[in-house]
This record gives sequence, C-alpha cells and structure tokens, in this order.
Amino acid sequence: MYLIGIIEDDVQLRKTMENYISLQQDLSLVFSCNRIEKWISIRQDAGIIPDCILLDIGLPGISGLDAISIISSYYPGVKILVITGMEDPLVAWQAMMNGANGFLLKPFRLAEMQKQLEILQSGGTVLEPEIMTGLIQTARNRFNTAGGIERFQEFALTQREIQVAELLLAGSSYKEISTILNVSYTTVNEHIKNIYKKVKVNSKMAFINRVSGKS
Amino acid sequence: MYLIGIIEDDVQLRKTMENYISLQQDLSLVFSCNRIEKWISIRQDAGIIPDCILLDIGLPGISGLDAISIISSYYPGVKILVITGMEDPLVAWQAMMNGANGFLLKPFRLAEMQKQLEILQSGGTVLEPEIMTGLIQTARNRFNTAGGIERFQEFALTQREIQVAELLLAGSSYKEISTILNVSYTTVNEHIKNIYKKVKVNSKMAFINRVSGKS
DNA sequence: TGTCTTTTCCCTTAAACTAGGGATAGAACT
DNA sequence: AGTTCTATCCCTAGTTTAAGGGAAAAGACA
Repeated sequence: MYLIGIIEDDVQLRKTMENYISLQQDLSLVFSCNRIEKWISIRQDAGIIPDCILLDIGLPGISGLDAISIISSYYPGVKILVITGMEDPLVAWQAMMNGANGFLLKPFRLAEMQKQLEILQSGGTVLEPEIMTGLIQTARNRFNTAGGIERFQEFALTQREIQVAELLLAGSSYKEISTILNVSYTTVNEHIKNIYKKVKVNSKMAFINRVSGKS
Repeated sequence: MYLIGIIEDDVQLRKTMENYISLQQDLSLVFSCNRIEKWISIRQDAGIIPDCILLDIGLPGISGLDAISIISSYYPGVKILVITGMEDPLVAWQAMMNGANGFLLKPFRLAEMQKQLEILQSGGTVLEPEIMTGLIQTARNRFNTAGGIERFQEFALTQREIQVAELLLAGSSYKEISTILNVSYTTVNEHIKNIYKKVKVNSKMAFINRVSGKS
C-alpha cells in the first residue's frame, strides 16, 4: 500500500486526484489540503507520514520551492511529485535540487500521475523529455561556470545590477552598498527592486537560493 | 533522414547495430569504427558529420569520457548516445556533463536503441530511471553546500537550534519557522538569538556566509 | 536541594528589507 | 521627435530581522 498526500490549491483538481486515488487498490490517501502550512499543522496531530506527496508549487503562502526543501529536510524518505503549470528549466532545476523526485505538467492525465507514482514507488526517477533536456542544460551551465560573473547572465542584469547583486550576496546591507558604490540608499533599493523583478523573486533569501542553487 | 555514426570496439555488437541501422528507412549510417581516434582521422577526409554518434565508453585508447568532450566540443550539435556496461552514477554524471545525451545499458535491445534515437531526434532526453536517480543524487551532492546536520557540529547547537538553523537557511522567515515547528514567533526569535551568539554573527547574511563558506 | 541546560513564552525598540508610487537625465536606437 | 534603456533620486508604508529586557517549566546532575 502506497500512502499519498496531496497539497493542491485548485479545488477541482484536488477533488479529481482524491477521487482517483481512493479508487486505486494499492494507493491510500492519508491527507489532502490546499496549503503546505495546513499539512504542517495536521502532521503534528496525526503523525501520519505519506510515502509520496503530490505538491503544487504554484500555491500561495510558503513558496513551492521552499516547501520542497522543508518537506525533504524533515522527511528525507518522502517522495515529492511536483505539480506545476510552467515549464521553467530553472524552476525544475531548483525543485530537483531541493529534493523533488518528479514532475507533472498541468494539465496532465490521471494515468500519467499513476505512472509517475509507480516509478517513484520502485525508487526510480522519470522526467518528461523536455524537462529533462532543460535540466541537463541547466546542470551543464552551473557545472561549467560555477560562480563567475556570468552567473547572472541568464537573468540579463545590467552592469550596475550585477555589481549590486554581488555586493548583496557578499553580505552587504543596502546602506553599505550605497556607500561602496557612492550612490544613495534609494538607488540601491531601486536596483534591487529591478533585480528581483528580473530574477522573479521577492526576498533576499529567495534570491540567494535562486542564484546559488542550494537546499 | 537521421545520420548515425558508430564508435564501438565490440565487433559483434557493432555489426549488429550497423545491420539494424541500414535496415531502417529513416536512419543512415555515415561511419562505423572501433576507436575514437579512427573517427577523428576519418572525419578529416570525408567531412561527414553525423546527427548522432553511438559511442561505447568502455573502449580502449582515449577514455570514453574524454571522447565525449572531444566530440561535443568539435561538433556541439552532434548528439551522443553513450553505450556502457556499467551503471556508475559518477560516470553517468561525468558523461552527461561532458555532453552526452543519453545512455544505452549493455545488453540492450535494438528497439531500445531506436527509441533513444527517436527521442534524440526530437530534441528530448530520456534516461533509465536508475541512471536518472543516480544522476540527480550526484547533482545534489555536487551543488548542495555540504548539507549535513553535522555542518553545525562545530558550533555545538542544540537539536532545536539545528532545526531552526536549517529552516532559516532554507529561506523560511521567522513566522514560517514558527508555523512549521508549531511554536510561537518569539521562541523562534529566541533560538535565533542563541544561534547567532554561538556562531558569533549578528545577521542572517553573516550566518549564511559562516556556515556555507566552510566545511 | 540547588544549579545548569533546554525549551518555551512575552514585551519593546531599532534597524533593515520589500515594494508601491513618481521623477529626471543621458544614451541609443527608429 | 519619440521611444526605450540605464541610472539616479525621493517619499511612504508595511514587513522582517536583530537584540535588549525578563520569565517559567522540565530534565539532568552533583
């Protein structure tokens, strides 16, 4: 019997998956909620740990990528099958590095879901060819450059933005950066706003995790 | 028409593959030899560049992994389908990073080979579940900052403090950590105060740099 | 019993960060 | 001449972090 948990905010999709799983002989639904935070509180009471979690990373609250980190650091044995609408290679890479074990690209057929679950159950990993290609490409880029100035190239930052980003990552505060670059605090703030927009994050931690690929 | 090249030292296997490819309507064999060095000299005369090379990395002479580098740096567009008897995750990782696009584990069926060729032709990448799992694991090891629990050992953090430190480094805010650990915000604040005292830092950035800069 | 450690909780203040709005000026390209 | 990009600046509001104070329960240990 394979124990499944669902974290998905789309009610329709969640119900559909719940239904499907409850109809399968070898699958058992142990929880189903719309937010990672919900599961975190549930788990403390019930103490039920699934074998696999179907996790939508487009959901509100804690970022999906962080959710993966949290789940996999707490329960290293739990397989995480990520449900996502976008096919961003960078997101896929981050997700896999954070501990994801597979992807379901929305919209997907329930048969696909079952197939992925079977593969995970047997300990394997299978990804869609397109995701796989992007993943390998990202890995090659990271592996071969690994922390030069080109590390921001993929985000098309301007020269000034790269300077700011480097200082920020080095641990400088906005105020320190403004002193170093001899500009005002608000200018630094402005550059960082633009950097975050380009890199698609909304906090320093998310930025760090995005550019350095950690857990 | 998909142009194929073969570099394989096992005569029997090579003949088998040659035969199979010549029977396929949409495949065309442009060369077949037993060593990478042979192809290097052939290519200078003939100038024929295949779309895909079937490369045995267990062959003598130039190491198989180097052969991949050589081929992919000379002809970046050429797909490399690696034929190998062993299933070493590290070798698989090196091969992929050097530019390989897929694997055929010996012994394999010709139908598998054709399937791989089709996938490569369409630009995708598909790996065996076992190889895939090993590859992802290797990638995580390489890219995750020395991430064990023992990474905080030198600072003599308590169990709870380690939990908090990990979540903090994973990008969680104090509030999120409090939700996850099911304690109050002030408790998280308290733990972090103590962590910073032990680690002798006074900001999150300094903490990140301290624990990821070493070990 | 008294002390120490760990874990939990509260209040408060200051600093730092995030993000929205709007603005000006030079360079470059159409 | 108009648009777009880059870089600079300001104001404001809300959130998050950092660090000081104090307190209390549970367990280990001498």
